[in-house]
Amino acid sequence: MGRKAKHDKTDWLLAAFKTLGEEGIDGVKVERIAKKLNTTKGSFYWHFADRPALLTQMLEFWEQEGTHEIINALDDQGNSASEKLRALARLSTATQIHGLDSIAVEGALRAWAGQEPWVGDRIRATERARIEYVAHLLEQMGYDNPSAKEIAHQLYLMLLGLYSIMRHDPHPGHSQAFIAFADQLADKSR
Amino acid sequence: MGRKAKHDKTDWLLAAFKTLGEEGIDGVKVERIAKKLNTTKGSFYWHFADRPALLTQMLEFWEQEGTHEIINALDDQGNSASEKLRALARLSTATQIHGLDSIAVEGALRAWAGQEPWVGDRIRATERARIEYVAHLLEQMGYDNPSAKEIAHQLYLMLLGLYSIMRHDPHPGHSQAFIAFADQLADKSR
DNA sequence: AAAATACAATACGCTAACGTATGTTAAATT
DNA sequence: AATTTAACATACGTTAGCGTATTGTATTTT
Repeated sequence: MGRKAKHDKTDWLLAAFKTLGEEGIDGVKVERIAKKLNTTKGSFYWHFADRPALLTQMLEFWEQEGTHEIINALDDQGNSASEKLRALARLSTATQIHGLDSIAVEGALRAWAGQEPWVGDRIRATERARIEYVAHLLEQMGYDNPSAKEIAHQLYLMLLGLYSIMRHDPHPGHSQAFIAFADQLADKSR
Repeated sequence: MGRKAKHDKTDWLLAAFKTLGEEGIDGVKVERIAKKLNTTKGSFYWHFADRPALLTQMLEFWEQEGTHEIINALDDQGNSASEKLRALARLSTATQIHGLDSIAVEGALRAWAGQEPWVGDRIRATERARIEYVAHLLEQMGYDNPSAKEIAHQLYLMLLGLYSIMRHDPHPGHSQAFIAFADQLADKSR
């Protein structure tokens, strides 16, 4: 009861994410994305109420697909905590979600969070959960609290730094340093 | 041969940096900064050719005042390498340059670098120099290369992560984790 | 086949920001 | 005192992007 759609919501969301990764949140303009999709604003305003609606739904999309997918993937395989940590370090620096470069997206997301408070508020929650998860892993590996919490913080800060720098300096040495740090932690606990 | 100036270049640069830290590079609009300074575009276009000129000069300003000031400050005092490292960690998380919150500025600068390639290119050079400097410190402290280089990378990534997260989550625990890491490195070499 | 529905294109008005051109004023110079 | 000039103000034209309203077209459904 209509015609075959050229695009659906997800198309718009993914195109928006691709642009976000490449150009930051300021590239995410309705008409520019429309051009990338070979269509017009007319389509956009069919699928979304307005630009804020797109931005909000991007965050919702990322919160689900981004974080939980990885954590679930790790928990499903019956690995030891230290094996999970190793895998986590590699996944978080190389994963592609729906064909998107996750490093670029995560980096641009933080940059965005720094500009608009409501974005920062949402991301903060996810961030805390991620740090908690790593702290938990470390405890299972024998690190005692509070040191587990501190190390989890350090590891996560390094990851964020990686997201930040890789956008303008995609040097493999950066990721390697991060992975080496995670591996060292895993080694120490056998 | 003129009248007394309400504002000079530096006023504009500092106001631009303040805005950069608070709102990101997108807040740095000519007319908006003019309002903050209680003046008009007329003044701006007297001191600068155009907006790109302002942005370029911001980077030049930061490259000089930002990095070299800190390194010189550390080198001038005749401290040991490990003392320098401790001081560096504290300075880089608390310094105010000309009354600006350096964490916010550095964070926004990286975000900006991720959006505009020419900015990334410039920042990359400074970034490499900083990492080199830390690696050097670590070598003086007895860490042998390549491990010194890797640790320097890790430390710097953590700092960038700190810049990134502190803009939307100004939790002191973040800085503490970073400082603790630096202090541990210093402890190990006595 | 007609009508309804789903989706897209086009045209319009509005605002923020850029940059230019020109007007205005206070201090320095003569 | 008159003039020049450094510094700012104001008015204007232009563009990009938002959002609305209207119109267009391919499928389904009846």
